Amino acid sequence: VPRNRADIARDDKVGEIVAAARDRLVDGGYENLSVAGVARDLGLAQAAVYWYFPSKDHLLVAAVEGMFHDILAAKPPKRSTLSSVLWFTERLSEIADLRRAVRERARVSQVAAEFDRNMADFLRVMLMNALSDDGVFAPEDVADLLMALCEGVLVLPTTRKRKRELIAMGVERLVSG
Amino acid sequence: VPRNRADIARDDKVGEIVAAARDRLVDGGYENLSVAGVARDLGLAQAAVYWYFPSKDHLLVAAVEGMFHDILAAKPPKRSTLSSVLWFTERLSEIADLRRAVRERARVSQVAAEFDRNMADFLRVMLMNALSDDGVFAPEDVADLLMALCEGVLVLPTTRKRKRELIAMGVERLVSG
DNA sequence: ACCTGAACACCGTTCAAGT
DNA sequence: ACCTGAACACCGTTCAAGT
Repeated sequence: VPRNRADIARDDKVGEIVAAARDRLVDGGYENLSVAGVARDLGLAQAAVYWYFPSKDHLLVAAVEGMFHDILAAKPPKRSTLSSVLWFTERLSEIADLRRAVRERARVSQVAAEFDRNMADFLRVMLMNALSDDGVFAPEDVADLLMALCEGVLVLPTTRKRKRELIAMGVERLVSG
Repeated sequence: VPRNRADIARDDKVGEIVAAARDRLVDGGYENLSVAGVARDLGLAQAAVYWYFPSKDHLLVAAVEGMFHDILAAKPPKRSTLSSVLWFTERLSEIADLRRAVRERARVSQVAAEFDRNMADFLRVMLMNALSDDGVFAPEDVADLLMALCEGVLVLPTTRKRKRELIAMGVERLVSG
């Protein structure tokens, strides 16, 4: 929460940098994100970025965090349980590449590791809420199984149509009355 | 298949380079793999590696391919269907990090993308064979669902014990008579 | 407090030149 | 055929120095 003009100006600058980072992630993914590149885009010296972000990983996390919340801001059209899970999987697939990059960095980076866990926890809560909105009592077991189903299907080398089929079959078998 | 002495010598050299790359992957993962580092380990000039591998991605694929086959060479102890799937998931988790790295590179690299698909196809066949050895008739749907279950559970931020529980419940619900 | 310039220690890849 | 040396164009990070 910014208190004075200095803090507000700082947040603006942080916002600019994160926006530039997001632009680079949107076209080109993680391997297109570089501190040097972001600085270039903003007409800054390379070292200037480090005044606001202590490392490239901190910048990565900030950028992905923004995209993550934007993507999941919309509410599911809650009709059937199946449609909720399909919607959820669709959102998941939009950020799958960036989540993979974050997880890759999590092997080495503290911030990335923590953010990776936070994303997973958040997604789990989202899925459970979607289910309870559908009137489905979802114990933790079912929630975890559905979560695994969504994540796992995304990773398979198949068509989107086939993935939807698998989700449908999985939901039918995993969600008991 | 080597034909003459020159080809054999070449394969030996390729083997040395791949072995050095594997060593680096084993401790440190993908971010510890560098063409420069491998060359240093072998006392070669950096450019020498490029006589055998046209790019870092080709070297990565060769190294991971070796580890992949070594890990999956052992046969499952085939008792129950559940134990087969648990065994399969255990193997999967051993190469999960490297598969993630390969998939990350697949976004840009031709060889990495092709190898990533080959791994997935191979794993799918392995799982189906394990199931049929157990006397379980596994139609493609069940195989894909189990595959997704294994991959998805690996990605969840839980303990190994909990993962095994989820696999057990998933197998019970997904494998119908 | 914010930013620059320059350096450091790395990369992947290419290429002329050697044997 | 195989390898070296050197270059090119990049990195992430640090730090003294400026305002």
